[in-house]
Amino acid sequence: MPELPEVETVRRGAEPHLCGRTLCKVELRRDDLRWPIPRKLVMGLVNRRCTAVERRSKYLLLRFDGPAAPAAIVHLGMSGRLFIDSLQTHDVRPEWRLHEHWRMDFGERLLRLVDPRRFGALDVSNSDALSEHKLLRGLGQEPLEQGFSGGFLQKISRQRKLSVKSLLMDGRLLVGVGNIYASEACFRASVRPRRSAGSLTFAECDALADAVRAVLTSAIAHGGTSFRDYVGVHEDQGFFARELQVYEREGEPCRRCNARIKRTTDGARSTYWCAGCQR
DNA sequence: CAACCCACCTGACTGC
DNA sequence: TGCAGTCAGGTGGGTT
Repeated sequence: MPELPEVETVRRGAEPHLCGRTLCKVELRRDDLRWPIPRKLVMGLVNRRCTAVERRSKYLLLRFDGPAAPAAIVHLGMSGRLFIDSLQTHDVRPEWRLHEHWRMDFGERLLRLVDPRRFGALDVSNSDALSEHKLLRGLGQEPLEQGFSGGFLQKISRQRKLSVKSLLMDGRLLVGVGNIYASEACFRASVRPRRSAGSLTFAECDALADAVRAVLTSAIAHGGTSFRDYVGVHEDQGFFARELQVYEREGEPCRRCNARIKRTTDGARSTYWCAGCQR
């Protein structure tokens, strides 16, 4: 799935198409993705104008005007993709794709969700309850906003025995960093991903914060990482895959020290790192 | 609490 | 060609 850079890429792609347009029809082909979809609340968005497309962590928030200013909360899970078709209001709508689960019709734009594995989510919340929504409440620091720094990482890592990679991926502490970018950030900071978080020096925390910011910023600038099934809203590819230093490069030479990249697994998830230049 | 581990689901790929 | 096994970008919930 999309990690922060992919979701942000989708957000930037969707915003100019949806903002200011009125939702004229919603179709749900099933009543649940990872969780039940509140059909009546979703239908309640019809005839309202989209006022903003925002992102919090890996969630997209489609804001609407009108009473209580509701927002659709969209998560893409592991395999979710959003597409936007441009068409005329009177045009016949396209056939449903395989694994297309819902679409929001904005007249001249059609927003479609395709998610084969159905780990994604769709919910609706009023704006004054949004920050306390079950899925959003308790989310950690945004890595590209004020407050993220070496000092922050230092603070959350003290006395912690979990691995540095697990720390970076714990959404209650820090959001947006998933399995790809956690490995990539550790590589950039020259820190072994399996080190205990509590063992990080202040200098390493600083380097790691810089690395997280840099890798996410660069990935956004490249339109995200797409290999396998992720693409942006217009099926345009992201080009960060070729910038990856360790992810899915097991056995290949490190671009910094030429040692072979290693892969280890924690649970069912792979971690990639270089024993030659990460300490 | 903290730190694991698993399930949820489909599809792509590998090796026999 | 077919089939079984493995793995994939997330994350809430259960167990230790």
